[in-house]
Amino acid sequence: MTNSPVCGLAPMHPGELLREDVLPALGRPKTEIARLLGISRQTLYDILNEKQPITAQMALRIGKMCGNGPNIWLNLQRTYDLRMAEAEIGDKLDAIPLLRAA
Amino acid sequence: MTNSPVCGLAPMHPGELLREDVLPALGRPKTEIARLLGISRQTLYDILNEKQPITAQMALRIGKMCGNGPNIWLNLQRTYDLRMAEAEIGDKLDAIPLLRAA
DNA sequence: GATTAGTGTAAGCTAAAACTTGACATTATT
DNA sequence: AATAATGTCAAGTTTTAGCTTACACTAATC
Repeated sequence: MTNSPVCGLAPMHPGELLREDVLPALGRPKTEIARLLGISRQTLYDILNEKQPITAQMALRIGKMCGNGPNIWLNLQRTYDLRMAEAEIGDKLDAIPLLRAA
Repeated sequence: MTNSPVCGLAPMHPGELLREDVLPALGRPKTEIARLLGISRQTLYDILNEKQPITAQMALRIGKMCGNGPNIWLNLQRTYDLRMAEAEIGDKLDAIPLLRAA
């Protein structure tokens, strides 16, 4: 499975994983986490509140700090993005035809 | 393998695949392709010239048109983004410590 | 051979996104 | 009591994704 969300149903924003599981496990003040990640405290909170996405840069940072690399975070973000994009342009998608090679 | 770039070495921008292989195989005028995708002609050219990324929305559109879904395109884009991000903040990454669970 | 359709690029615009700084009130720690 | 952490708000900056319009050129087509 290329893309395995932790829970099979509604795709989780990566901020949720960070907020609910990862940061608690690390047991350090969020202020310190932000400083160590090299990002602003506000940005960290925005991610935790699911208002900002995990970009490639963020994934590298968090992945480094947690030791599991960027991909888990980017996978979560991807399924989340796809879900959102589909909700936004789903109708326009229907209008796009399937083209066969000439 | 979660992320298999078509060529193992330098990661390819998805625009390259589209320009070199996919569009030629379809054998249709680019103007028509853009119209069918529901995007501006300029945006298509920007993607083909590797100046714009494949977003989730774009991946859905192109994936629909080609019949292989969004993931191939997002995979390519991801490896490309990671490569770029690493080049940009690689040094700052070194400063981020690995935190062990408490 | 004139007109229509496609190619490729450039310029400039808009709207949103991805951050930042700074401030504030509240709650823990020490 | 003083210091540090929490959580949120407001406002600013810079970059990005995508658009429109325009131009010069080449290919099809009537």
